[in-house]
Amino acid sequence: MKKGERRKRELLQIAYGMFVSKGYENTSVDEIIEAAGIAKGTYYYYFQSKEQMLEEVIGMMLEAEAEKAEAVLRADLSVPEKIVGIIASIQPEQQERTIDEALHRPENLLMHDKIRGRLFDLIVPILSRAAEDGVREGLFDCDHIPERIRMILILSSDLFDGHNPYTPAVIDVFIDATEKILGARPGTMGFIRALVRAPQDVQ
Amino acid sequence: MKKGERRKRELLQIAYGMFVSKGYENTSVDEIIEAAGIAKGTYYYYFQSKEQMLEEVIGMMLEAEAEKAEAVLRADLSVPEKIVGIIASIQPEQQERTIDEALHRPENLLMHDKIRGRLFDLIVPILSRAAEDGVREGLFDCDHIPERIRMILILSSDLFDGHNPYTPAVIDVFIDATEKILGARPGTMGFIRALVRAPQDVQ
DNA sequence: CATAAAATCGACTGATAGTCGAAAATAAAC
DNA sequence: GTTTATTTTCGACTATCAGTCGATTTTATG
Repeated sequence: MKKGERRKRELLQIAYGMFVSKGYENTSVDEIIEAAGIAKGTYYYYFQSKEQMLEEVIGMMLEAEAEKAEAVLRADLSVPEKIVGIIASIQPEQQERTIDEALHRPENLLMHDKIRGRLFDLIVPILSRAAEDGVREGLFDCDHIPERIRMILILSSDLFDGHNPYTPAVIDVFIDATEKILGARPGTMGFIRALVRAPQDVQ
Repeated sequence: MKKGERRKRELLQIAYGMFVSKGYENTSVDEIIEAAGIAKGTYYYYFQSKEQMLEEVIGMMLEAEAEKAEAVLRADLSVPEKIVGIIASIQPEQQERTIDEALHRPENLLMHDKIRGRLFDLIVPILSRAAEDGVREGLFDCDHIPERIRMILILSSDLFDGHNPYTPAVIDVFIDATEKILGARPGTMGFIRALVRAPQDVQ
């Protein structure tokens, strides 16, 4: 009963590494089982399909990030600090940067899309709670917080996606849009600049 | 010299129909060549790969829509009418509704993404010119028009995508966001409601 | 020890995109 | 009109892949 769980986790870990380094579409089941040293049948004893395995790999990836984000929400920080912290917590770490690159390769569209959707469902409620604090404090002035947060995430994921390089004008307009969507005073969301510029400076 | 072009067009037409009705990923090269009555080698004489053929099919699809949109831009209409018209011109027609459905199926992510990208590059400049008229008329008040137009398109394509049903609140917030992104007076963009609701009523 | 359940094996299937060298059709040159 | 080049067509073949299945081994249970 326990051995199965361990084996499954081991397979997920191996697949995770391979998906990240070679891409999901470019990693064959045959390669996974070879790396794991198991037979085809064993693989399909644990996973119904390659795609179902991908779902589990993604779930594993997001679990940790969700916890980090919740911790930031509970911490004793100002609203802007919380927002920065939550977004930073879902940003790929240095060591995980290859994931990010991998995700933006065209052959990983499916994986990218799945992660994006699930990350949004995970992060929208958390960010919304931070934004609600902001409304109470008079920092923001708007209704329908989750819908607005979601829009901001949609924009940022598309604009700062890595595959289309963004100009300073795009950042300016994005900050302006963010402030207006949330009903914040001009300049309030300037801290976004730090979040957005950093990743590009690295490479 | 001419015969080749005709054959290629014929193949693109056949593939277009099959991609639309069955989806790109679910249409095999074998099926295409069977429908066309040609051999494998002939297919690869005209196309380097299946994906390269997809690019050409998409190009064919978008050509017509670009012309329609440009015609609307040149027409003698008010700025809001032009915007509605341009967006309507890139909306799938009744007969082409299956394309739209096909595109939103998960197995067609690649095709969806490719079309989206190329449609944006096509439509952003056209819509921007209409929006610039709007600025001149005092309807809108903002800089960096193309960037702002692009953001609005990003939002709409994600929100009203078919696969996640949108609530009235989403529409309200989207309209609000659109007005604020363009610096328009409240109510100015209410006409969006007609564009957004219509497609859903159909089904 | 015997029996049931969980885990592993690997040969096999069916489908796929893409290759290749030969053959046929067409055009150009003489 | 015949020969030579070029374009077009052919289809058998390869390689790769996800997924199946019945047999076999390992582990737990009574």
